[in-house]
Amino acid sequence: MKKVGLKEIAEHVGVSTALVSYVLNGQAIEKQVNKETAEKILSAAEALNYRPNQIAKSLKMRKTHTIGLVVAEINYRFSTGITRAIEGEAKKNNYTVIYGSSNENQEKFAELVNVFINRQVDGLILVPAEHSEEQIRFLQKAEIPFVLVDRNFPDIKTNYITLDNYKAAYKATEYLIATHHRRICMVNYKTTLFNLLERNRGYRDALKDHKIPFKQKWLQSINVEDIPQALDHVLTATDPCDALFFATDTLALHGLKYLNRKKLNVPGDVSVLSFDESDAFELFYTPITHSRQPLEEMGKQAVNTLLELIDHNKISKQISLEADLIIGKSCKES
Amino acid sequence: MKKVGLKEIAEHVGVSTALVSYVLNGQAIEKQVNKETAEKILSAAEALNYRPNQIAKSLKMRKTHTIGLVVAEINYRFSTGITRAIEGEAKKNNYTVIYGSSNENQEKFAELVNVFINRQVDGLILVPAEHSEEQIRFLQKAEIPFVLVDRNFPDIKTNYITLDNYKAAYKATEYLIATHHRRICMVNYKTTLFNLLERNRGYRDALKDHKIPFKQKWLQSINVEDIPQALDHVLTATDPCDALFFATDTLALHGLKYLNRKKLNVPGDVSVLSFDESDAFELFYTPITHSRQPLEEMGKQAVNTLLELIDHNKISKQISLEADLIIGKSCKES
DNA sequence: TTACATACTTTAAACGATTAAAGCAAGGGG
DNA sequence: CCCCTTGCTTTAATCGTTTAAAGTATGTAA
Repeated sequence: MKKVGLKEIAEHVGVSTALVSYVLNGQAIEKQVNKETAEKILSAAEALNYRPNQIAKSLKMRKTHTIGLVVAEINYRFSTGITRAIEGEAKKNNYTVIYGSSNENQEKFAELVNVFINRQVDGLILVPAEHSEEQIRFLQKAEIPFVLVDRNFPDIKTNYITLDNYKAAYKATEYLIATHHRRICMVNYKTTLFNLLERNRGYRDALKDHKIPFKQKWLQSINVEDIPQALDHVLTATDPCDALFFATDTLALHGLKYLNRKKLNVPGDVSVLSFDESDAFELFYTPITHSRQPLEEMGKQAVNTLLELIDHNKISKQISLEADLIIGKSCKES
Repeated sequence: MKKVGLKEIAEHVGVSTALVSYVLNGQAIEKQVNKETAEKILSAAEALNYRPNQIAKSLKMRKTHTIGLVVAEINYRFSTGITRAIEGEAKKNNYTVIYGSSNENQEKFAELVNVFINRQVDGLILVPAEHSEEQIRFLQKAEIPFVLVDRNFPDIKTNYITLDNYKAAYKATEYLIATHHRRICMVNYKTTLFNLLERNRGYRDALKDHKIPFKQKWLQSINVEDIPQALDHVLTATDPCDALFFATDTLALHGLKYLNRKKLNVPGDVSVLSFDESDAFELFYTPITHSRQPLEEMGKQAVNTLLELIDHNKISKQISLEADLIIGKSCKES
């Protein structure tokens, strides 16, 4: 089956490609194309099973109707959730999403961004990897439309959609305090990422505002493989923690696995609160109380902000969304 | 920052775009370009931060270096696994993957395939939705390179990579029999999909070969929301089943949730065996014995088969891979 | 009869790359 | 002095679209 393009249709009907293009783009009336001719063209296109070559169209129009999305790590629940939301919203607006995962690696992040730019995406939605400030600055200088999601760099002024991490963590901590926990441990990554550090700040401020003196060892800033030592440290002390606040679902997952292994009961032996929900929580014996990010909303806002940026240029949006605290049964309510 | 193309470099150096193109494509020697000129071109490209316009290149070369991937449902573990594998292998070969999910809907499947074709993907990797035979036949007639993964239609001769579902189910059932289970229930979707039906066939043949008379009610062909009734039916009978063989991880997940709700212990009250592993199994109190598909291998084979098809045309490959039975602790070994 | 509007349709130049083919200058052989 | 190489560079067509601008034919008014 040979390719059929405008030319083939034009020959078949006996007109020029221009006319075919007009008709097929719905400009038949505007361009005053003879009705019969228009009909002939339409039915020829149908009969020959014409498929416009989007590549040629993109080249001419300098518009690919494609968004590049870079997430931090495809395995995160956050990533699949936000991807889904973004794809849905993009599709509504007739955009395709091509995406890749940086695996939290700054170089891979830069590489993906470059690949997308070469493919002439109309804009980018990015969950930036740690230390990718330089790449972001480059995008600004190059005037490439982009919006950050989930993470932003406080000292670079960009468009972004994030969670109000401070508030979410504050509220979560407050909930633990209200349910009579007094020795609350926060388990977070050892990181420089602003959004994660904001969670620590929310946690600490909540303690402070409720007059609970903070102990340094309650704030565990670790890598995921160090969960066992960290939990041992805070759970077997003379004054063991009565609640574990995990700053991400991945940390919580590993934490819960460790608790299972140690046969520690949740919430009997220790209360657990998580940020976000992992699929894996579904079969844990107790529903995990967690702070839920509005992924749908984030994705929607991200796409819409980006499209505004692409179409009308030069807008500035910094959006903070609020998390919902979903009450499960993983915190003792005594 | 205005766009820099071949033209800008050419002007900057004072040569024609042809020369620039040659040098930038590593044909400097072949085309006997003056060494100094070549160097000037290269450094100009660097200095101006030249990025080739892949769209223009694709149009000219009639090659996009893009693969279209359609999965059945983004939420399946199988889908994320195979996507990951395919992306990895594609990247190794300098291909980009654009993908979409049909959500098991035949029309959405066809639509996605069309979008990809319009975008001039070089080939397709497809997990076909139920009843999409027509679309597959169309692709064959149009001579568009594609390979099916996971699912194939026995009466259409295509290239495909699947699991040997019959054998996997046979072996799994045999394991249950070997561990002294005699009333084994198979829970599968109500479907016409060949690969899923093969699992039933494997199950039944294993029973037959071990002289266990099959009872109709042991084979539950249902929709996922009917799990509760189905399990009630087979577990509360006068002669309740001693093992549940779930044909997919999704079914198993819902089954386990139901067992949790009913406070039925695994494997104390009933043994459980699953096809594939859901992330959610991680926090179940007992590791689930399951048949594991070699996703990495499938993805790799799919990409390589497709690339052969794209490059050398006209090959025919039907590949069946074997599953591994991963022994957990969800089957009583008495 | 001329002029001009109306109703269509075609021409041809883009978009940014690739690449066969042609062009040009210098040097060597006869 | 003419012709042919060799070494290097440019010209121009092409990929499949879009779209201003120009073209043509017919009808109508002055």
